[in-house]
Amino acid sequence: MAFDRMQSAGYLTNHLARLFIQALHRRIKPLGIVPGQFPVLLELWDEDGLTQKVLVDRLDVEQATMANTLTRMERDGLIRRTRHPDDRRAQQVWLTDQARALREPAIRAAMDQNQAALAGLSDQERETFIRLMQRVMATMKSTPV
Amino acid sequence: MAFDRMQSAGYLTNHLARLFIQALHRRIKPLGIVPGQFPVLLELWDEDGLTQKVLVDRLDVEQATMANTLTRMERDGLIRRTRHPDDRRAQQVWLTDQARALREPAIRAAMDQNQAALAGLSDQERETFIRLMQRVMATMKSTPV
DNA sequence: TACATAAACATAGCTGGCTATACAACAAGA
DNA sequence: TCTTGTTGTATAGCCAGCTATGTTTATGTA
Repeated sequence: MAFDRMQSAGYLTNHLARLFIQALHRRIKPLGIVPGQFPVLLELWDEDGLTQKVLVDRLDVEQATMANTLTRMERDGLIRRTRHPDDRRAQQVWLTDQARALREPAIRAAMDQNQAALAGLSDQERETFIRLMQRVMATMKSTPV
Repeated sequence: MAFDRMQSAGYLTNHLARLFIQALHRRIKPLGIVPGQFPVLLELWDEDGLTQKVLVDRLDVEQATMANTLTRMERDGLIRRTRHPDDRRAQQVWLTDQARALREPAIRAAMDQNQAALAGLSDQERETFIRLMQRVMATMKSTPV
């Protein structure tokens, strides 16, 4: 039974993800942020004061992962956390001025990285690539196991 | 400046990789192996007794990552390590009988998972998807920074 | 109202990436 | 031969994902 890594969607996806993360890491390091914080920042730049629960739901990571990421972001001065006024179990997450100021350069870095990665593809191919990934993702999320 | 995660190649790739790893993890857990061990096993099933250095070169992970993975694999009874006869710095990595026996079911699990993930695509689309990933990977590896 | 269940978050401990650094063995020259 | 640089591994420490479990607060029902 033959199995060629380079023909395996799973292997290629994983390898690609590592390359993306490394490249993004280099680009945003000067801003004082790391790749795992990026999706959280994107959500909060769009709508500040979300709860941890909402972030977990929107970003599709486990609650424990989010809790740890938020702890590091607070340590790094990117967010503050306050008790939710209507539910003392919950917390609201607020960006600091420092984090708000990073929006433009951080998004530019991510866009530049996407651009660089897809530089070898035509516009048509880029769109195909994105759509295929979206469809595979939908399949994997909908499949029960 | 708008940035839509679901249109970002980097975000989609990372998210897809997580879904693949989780799904593969569930499938191979009964075999007593975990996703990070899979590429190492693939190489050794094909050619036993490789050195750590060769594994690092072929699988494109950092040496420290490989060293830790091999330590866990030895702990789990999947490999043994011996000193290389011609170079006492180097080590050769050998599969145990247990690991050799996992070849068929493990490869079947990975193939089944790829199949399931791509179930929503036509044959043509699957091939396109794989080729596009290979090309993006080549671009990212060749780019100096 | 009391109690059981559910929900929001934190924490412990694991895998698997990474960088940086240390160390021992090898190789090549002076 | 000695010295110096290189190579192969190991280790420390970080980030970011995961499962499992604990704790506190809400909620719903007998």
